[in-house]
Amino acid sequence: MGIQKLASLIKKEAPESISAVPPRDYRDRVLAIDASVAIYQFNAAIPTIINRDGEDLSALQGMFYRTVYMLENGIKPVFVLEGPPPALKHRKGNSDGKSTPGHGRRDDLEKMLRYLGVPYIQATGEAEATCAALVKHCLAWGTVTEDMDALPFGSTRLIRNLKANNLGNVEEYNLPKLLKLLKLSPEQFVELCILLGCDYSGKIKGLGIKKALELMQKHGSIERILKTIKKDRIPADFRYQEAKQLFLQPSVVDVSRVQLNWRAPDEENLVQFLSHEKHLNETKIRTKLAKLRAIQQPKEKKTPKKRSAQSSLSDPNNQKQPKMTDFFMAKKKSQKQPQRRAARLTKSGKSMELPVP
DNA sequence: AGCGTCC
DNA sequence: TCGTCTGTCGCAAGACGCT
DNA sequence: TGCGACTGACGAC
Repeated sequence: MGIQKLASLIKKEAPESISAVPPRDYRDRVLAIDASVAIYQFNAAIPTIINRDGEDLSALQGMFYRTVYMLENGIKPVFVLEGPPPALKHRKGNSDGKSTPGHGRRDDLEKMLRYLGVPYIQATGEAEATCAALVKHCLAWGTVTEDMDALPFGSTRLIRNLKANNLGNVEEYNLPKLLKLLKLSPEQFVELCILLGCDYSGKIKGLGIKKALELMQKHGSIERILKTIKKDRIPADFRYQEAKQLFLQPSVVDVSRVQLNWRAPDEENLVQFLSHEKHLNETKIRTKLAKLRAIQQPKEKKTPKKRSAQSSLSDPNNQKQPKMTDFFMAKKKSQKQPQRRAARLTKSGKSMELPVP
């Protein structure tokens, strides 16, 4: 869901903020993956794969191949798992009670990621918000998602269309560039997104892409725009201030406690889990892993232990880079409690981090 | 590149 | 009158590997 | 299932 109209607005009004990037350009970069959107994508993709135990393997299989594809390209993915949504969120259909889709799958995904040597983070709220926080704090280069919400959450880069099968380029949305082209402040941009229609608030009918942008550029805030609009056009559930807060100060993981580590895949456990337990074809899994190993082997002699970030030099593609100032900052100092927990988890597989309220 | 299969 | 919003319809959607 | 393209409807100027 998210803000559907935002993508078309950008394509029409500020296409220069989108660039086509070959996946290889993300080599050695950390990308934050919104796991829930990806899982949903795989579940929605029709050919449902059912194993002999009646389990739907579409998402697990899809995530496996896509993740390996990223690793083959030298990308360092970190998966962000969705937390509980804000109370204000309008969801359609989904009443409380039963199926939290992907709940049983979540354990499977976590297990696979651990064996793959890929870190993941349990978000405290919307996954997009935590992805954006990682990017803002330079723990990740960009957010990989189809959900445009990552932009109003403040992810400086949003990467769409990153798929294993895709031989073409991905779409990279650059937030600073976008703001400049639209002539909006970050706050105004969030308000624009609310006008376009988000999950947290009702919407004023009759305001679409063109009008919303024009009004925001002219008046500078929703508050002032509302004065120019007849009251009967404003719906009762137009709670733009609350929505704004949810975008500007969302519940996110404490990034200073995040430690990201990547390790070589544990092939035997992967085969045990994916093939013997979940009944995915063993030959295919092994072939894929062997290919990945062949790619990784000659390159990296040692997996870098800490030091998650990126070398941001070079690259004529993105000459425009917001400040890389606060760079290492965050980590290094989290040595207390997370350490113990991280160590424990690392033993069995991968690193991760868990917040405490 | 197109198309059938994945379980 | 023109431009923009909104509703409806149709299709393709994920990835692999063999041909 | 949801999205993009096409169309009709509606409001702004």
